[in-house]
Amino acid sequence: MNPLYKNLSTELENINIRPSIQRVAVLNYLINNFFHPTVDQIYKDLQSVIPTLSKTTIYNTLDLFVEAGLVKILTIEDNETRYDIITEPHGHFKCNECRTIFNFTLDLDSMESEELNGFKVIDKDVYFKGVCPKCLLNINSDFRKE
Amino acid sequence: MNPLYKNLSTELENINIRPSIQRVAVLNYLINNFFHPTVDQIYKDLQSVIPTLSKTTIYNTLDLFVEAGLVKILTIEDNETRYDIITEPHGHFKCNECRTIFNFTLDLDSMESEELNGFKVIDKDVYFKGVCPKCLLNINSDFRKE
DNA sequence: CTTCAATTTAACAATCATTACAAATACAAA
DNA sequence: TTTGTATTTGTAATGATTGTTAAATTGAAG
Repeated sequence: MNPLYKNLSTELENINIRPSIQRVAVLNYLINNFFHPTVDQIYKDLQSVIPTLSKTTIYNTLDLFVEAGLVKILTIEDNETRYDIITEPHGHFKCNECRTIFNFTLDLDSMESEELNGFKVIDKDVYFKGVCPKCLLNINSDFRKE
Repeated sequence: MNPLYKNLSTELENINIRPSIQRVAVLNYLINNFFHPTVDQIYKDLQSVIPTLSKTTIYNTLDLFVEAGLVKILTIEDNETRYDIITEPHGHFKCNECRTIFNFTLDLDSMESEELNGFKVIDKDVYFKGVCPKCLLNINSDFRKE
């Protein structure tokens, strides 16, 4: 077995998730693809690795990972659920043009409000939207052409 | 015509939206219901006012309002789109128990990151999740019963 | 290596929110 | 009133997600 996969296997075993081929593949995919993929992207890309793969399995696996606190659901856009391997807290920026989601570091701990005294805050999400540098260039050059 | 509705009509006319009965009703609903309703909630509540109302109209109207910058889509949860009348910038807290969404004031302008130099930031959203004071009480009393 | 029970996967059907579309209606200008 | 345009409605289509169930796989025990 690929030594990288071996590590992922033990990582899953440590949190009491049986390391099936599918689960290890999804975990490996998430670790190596920082672009916050949708279920469909994961499904399509992993089909070349596991031809019999079912979409339901992706959903089941991701649910399991979310439950275990390994993965976080991003709801930055209303029509597509995206998944994020949990590392340090960070903010997300989504480009309205190319739809890429970028991470950026942000001190979430310092974000507080007196109005939330008495509330138990479990989770904090910061979503920015706009246009990334690459697409800004394209938009400007399109404009020049007109 | 109700003088309140009259005001809403002119407000819509000012931004070049023809003030149909349905549109004014939706706007009125959003202004008087701060709980960030789903399409379904708006639809069900307004049926008593406009019996022939269609859900498509709610969608069309909200799309129009979003386009006009009157309303903002909240994507705090992945399976339900919620709508927010735009006032001053604020954060949102969603209670995982009762699913209510609370506003809280937050200085979004000061939230910046050097990593986003070169990015054009158009929109900022801050979503907190957890348990609201009321539900915290219920959870504690449930615990005592066991 | 076999057997058995439990877990996991895969395929398909069902659901639900949203969108697309066409016909009916309302509205404004002439 | 008539005509043309915008709006609403009802229904059908779409697409992501969930539910169900049987088959496949796994792991443990003998």
